[in-house]
Amino acid sequence: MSTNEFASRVIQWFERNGRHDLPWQHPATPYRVWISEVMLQQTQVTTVIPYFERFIDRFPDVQALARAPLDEVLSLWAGLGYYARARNLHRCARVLVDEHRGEFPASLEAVMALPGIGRSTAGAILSLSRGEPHAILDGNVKRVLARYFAVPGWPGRASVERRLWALSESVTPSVRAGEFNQAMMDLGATVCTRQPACHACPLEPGCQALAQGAVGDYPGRRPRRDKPHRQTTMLIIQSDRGVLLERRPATGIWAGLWSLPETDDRPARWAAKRLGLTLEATRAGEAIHHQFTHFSLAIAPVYCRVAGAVALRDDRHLWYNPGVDEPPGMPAPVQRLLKTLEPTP
DNA sequence: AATCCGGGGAG
DNA sequence: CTCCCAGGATT
Repeated sequence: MSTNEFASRVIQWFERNGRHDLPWQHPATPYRVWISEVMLQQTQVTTVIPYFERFIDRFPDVQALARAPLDEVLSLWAGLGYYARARNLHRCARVLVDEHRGEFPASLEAVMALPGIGRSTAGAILSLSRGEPHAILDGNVKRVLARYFAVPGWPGRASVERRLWALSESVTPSVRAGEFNQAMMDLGATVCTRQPACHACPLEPGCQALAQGAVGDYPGRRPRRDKPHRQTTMLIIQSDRGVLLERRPATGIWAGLWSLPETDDRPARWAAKRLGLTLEATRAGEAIHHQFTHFSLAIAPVYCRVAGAVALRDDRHLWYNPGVDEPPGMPAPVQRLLKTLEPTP
């Protein structure tokens, strides 16, 4: 099957069977495509859609995003994970406004130079919004290409990824590249899935993995490793003003988000030493478990109470009253822990 | 080149 | 439970 036929088949399939009603397709401006692409990095479409709607509603254009405080961006991002994406998004908006008149640059290289935008995202922005002929290589495209060309090995390995990039460039047409790229992603998301519907695939005739009877072997799996278990204690300290939150460091897990204080010390000692607060009562709660890609975390909550409306002078801490205050950006397990709390009168 | 970064959905 | 997902930055 020639390259031209490869693209023709994929685009023809797309016209009848592709997704044409995703929120970022109407209109598919560079700004909206950019936001959607970043949200879709390691997050699935159905999860992203409500986040995208809220985000665009609050930040309709790059100027609005650039003007906003980072904390507000993070709060709209909370729950999506990979919070460096939100920081980069915010930084990138400011670079675009300050150095590019609020517009995306014309060249692939210049777009790739922006914070949080790599080769695939840059190619997606320029092709999906402007129809420019750049290849992409996301998880869907990797799967389609690895199967069609029977590329062995785990795509996380540099040598395998290089091959896939070369193949993606070789099949990407110089006209209608935006439709082609959207079509490849749709094909990977709806047909060339873990249990693929090969009978419905426009590439069935030339697919090498299918010819081998080994579609399930492609792409190669990530090498296995065992997940370590970690454990921590979080303090749920309640006063008349609400629950005490602590801002996490700017780097590492949950960077910059508002979380619960963690300590291995006794809660009363920690509160006295760190905040000058006197705890009246403490009670251990039932642990919850949170799964990361590389480890699992058991969180043991300790419920504490302090008297009165206690002032905090430290800007790394705040009182948060669930159901009353606007929620700041909090990690998912913290949101889960606080969901059961009643608003403080 | 390998590792890190969150969370949810599917099987 | 395991695996995977519209990746990029960092080391």
